[in-house]
Amino acid sequence: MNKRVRLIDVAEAAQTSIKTVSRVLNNDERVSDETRERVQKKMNDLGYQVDIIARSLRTGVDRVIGVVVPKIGDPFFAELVEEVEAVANEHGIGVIVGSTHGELVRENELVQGFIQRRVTGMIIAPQDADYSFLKQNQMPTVFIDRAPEKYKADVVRVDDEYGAKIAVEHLIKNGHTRIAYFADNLKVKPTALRLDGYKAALKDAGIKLDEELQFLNLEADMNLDVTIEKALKIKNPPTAFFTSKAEISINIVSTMHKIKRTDIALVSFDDFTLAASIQPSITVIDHSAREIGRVAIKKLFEKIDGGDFKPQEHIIPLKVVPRGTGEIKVKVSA
Amino acid sequence: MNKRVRLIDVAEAAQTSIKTVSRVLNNDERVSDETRERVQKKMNDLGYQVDIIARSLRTGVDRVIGVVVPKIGDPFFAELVEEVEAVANEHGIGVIVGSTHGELVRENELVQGFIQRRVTGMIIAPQDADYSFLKQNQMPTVFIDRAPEKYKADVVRVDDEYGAKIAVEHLIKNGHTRIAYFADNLKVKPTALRLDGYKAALKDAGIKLDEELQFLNLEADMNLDVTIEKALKIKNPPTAFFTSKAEISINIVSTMHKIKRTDIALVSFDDFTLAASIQPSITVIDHSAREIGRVAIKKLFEKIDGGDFKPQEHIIPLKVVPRGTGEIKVKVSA
DNA sequence: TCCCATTATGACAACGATTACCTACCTATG
DNA sequence: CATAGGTAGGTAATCGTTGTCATAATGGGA
Repeated sequence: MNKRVRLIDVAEAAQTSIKTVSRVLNNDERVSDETRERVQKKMNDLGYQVDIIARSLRTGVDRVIGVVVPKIGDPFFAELVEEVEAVANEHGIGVIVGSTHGELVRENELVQGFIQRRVTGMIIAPQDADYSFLKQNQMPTVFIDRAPEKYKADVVRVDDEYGAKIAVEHLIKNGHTRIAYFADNLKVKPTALRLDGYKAALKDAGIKLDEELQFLNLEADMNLDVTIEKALKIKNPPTAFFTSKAEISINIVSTMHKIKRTDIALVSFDDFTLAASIQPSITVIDHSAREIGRVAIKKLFEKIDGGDFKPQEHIIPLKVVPRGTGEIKVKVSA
Repeated sequence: MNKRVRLIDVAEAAQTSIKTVSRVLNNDERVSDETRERVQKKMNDLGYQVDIIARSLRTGVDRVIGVVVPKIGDPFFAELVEEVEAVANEHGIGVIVGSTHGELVRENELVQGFIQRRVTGMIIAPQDADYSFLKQNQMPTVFIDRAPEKYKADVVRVDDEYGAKIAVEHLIKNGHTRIAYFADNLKVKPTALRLDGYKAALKDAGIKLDEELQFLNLEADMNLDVTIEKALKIKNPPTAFFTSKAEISINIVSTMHKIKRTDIALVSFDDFTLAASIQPSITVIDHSAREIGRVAIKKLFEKIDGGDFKPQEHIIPLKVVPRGTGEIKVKVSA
């Protein structure tokens, strides 16, 4: 294929040195207007393009930030990445993404790979708690969603326990006392915290905890028909559902519509497309991916060009977005 | 910060040459087991990690593929990227993404940036038609969604016209003759093709085209209340809607639920979450992001390691996924 | 015994940019 | 007139790895 045009090629053409061309490229003052113009013309003529890799090697950093998420196809993380990318772009920095799919090995590989690449910084939604392999201050890093253990770092997250608590309180306020909780994998810290919030709300209201109402460790893509059927068949059945995340909520909405049980109140931890539009519409705890992304990338840039700050935790405030399913046993017709 | 461990550091520790260490690193046969073991031990002890940038400079390629999409936050592209990433990952290759947000300048910057970075390959969903700036065969590239003009390249896309045609035919088969079309920006090629398909289906069925039923160049995030109201108020109102893409469909579903008009049939070009679950559920033309992604990355790797094939067009087959709203004026209760 | 082939290893250049340092040259000032 | 200081530009080292080519040691066959 066509050979690359290098600085030296431009230098020869412009009858000057490689260094002067480099100066022009980097907008160094120390070049006379005349020379600058001549060099620039030649650059255009030859179609010169910097070699980013060579530059990165010399300068010691690759102008890219590495983002690690469980699943880029998940709209939550996709939006988060979009926000990160938008801000990074303003700084002339690219974004390289990797999905762990919940595999710890993969997560480690990704992070190691970013280090090997000398990325400018990292944003990580960790599954794995143990980040002790990362040397403190080795690389500007911001964690999202949950903090790693054994490593001091900036974290941007929502207050999961509080969010779950106000969600359940919302239901209690609307007269519900039999509230079932549908959660994904409890090994994931935020999910565990949400369960705590659920319990706390019930306890505060003096409602006795009923293990029969807790459906834990569900898979997001699992068929919940049987689970839900079971839930609705217990002696004193629930009048409201609380779900730990969007995928589960969607799954449940789907099933409920199928079995024509739209009389159950539902509050979802995440918001999701159409949650507001469907009948009955779903009350959610607003959990903005974009805001988390925005704060995370902002913090990351502070670390990158501001030097080292001491690690902080940033809690994104949560609130209930009430939407019609708060009230008890309202039969809504579509 | 801590100095990086280099090949030469390992070489010194293992009392051998830098080249031998490099051989061990790259699993070169030409190293005695004894030496290999000694070197490997030192690598571990010192915590050696390759410098990917230096390697890329030397080898001439960065083991990363560049993906350009209009909007990574769009679930369609997010899923596509997830699929691409999964396959790339198997090859030990990373994914760097950029969103154009419909800006041609940004699109060009992204592509140029990837070239400057010597990426292994590119997957591009182009907005801009003119890719003449790319030298033929300069870089393994696969286009998705639409072909660029002035550049011969592999393209993976769906047959937009055909998809729209079968969508409308589905409605016609179910007795509809007044079918409104809601479309996004017609300057985008696929959208224009879908309009062609809509027209073709009506023509084939001998139904006269009515401009009053065409609502074109809508913005995805626009409030469609007024538009829909207008649509339903014309003298001979539509009994069915056909939409050009998921965002618009979602928007419409939202409005229809709000105004309690669930008697209108709706067929959507894209599938979307909950399309199957809501009442009435929405018939869609299946347009799998994942499949497009999978085919695109597969083709890309064929180009990368297979050498140069002549550019081909890959059309992903489309089909109607019928879901309850085909029949005319069925009032569905939730 | 000698020579060629094979194996294990090493020295050195190259990839394309930036950085540290050096050299002219010109001007201003005592 | 001599010297200091500023300006424009150049030379060579460097970043960490891999490719080319050379070399030493070993073994087998003639």
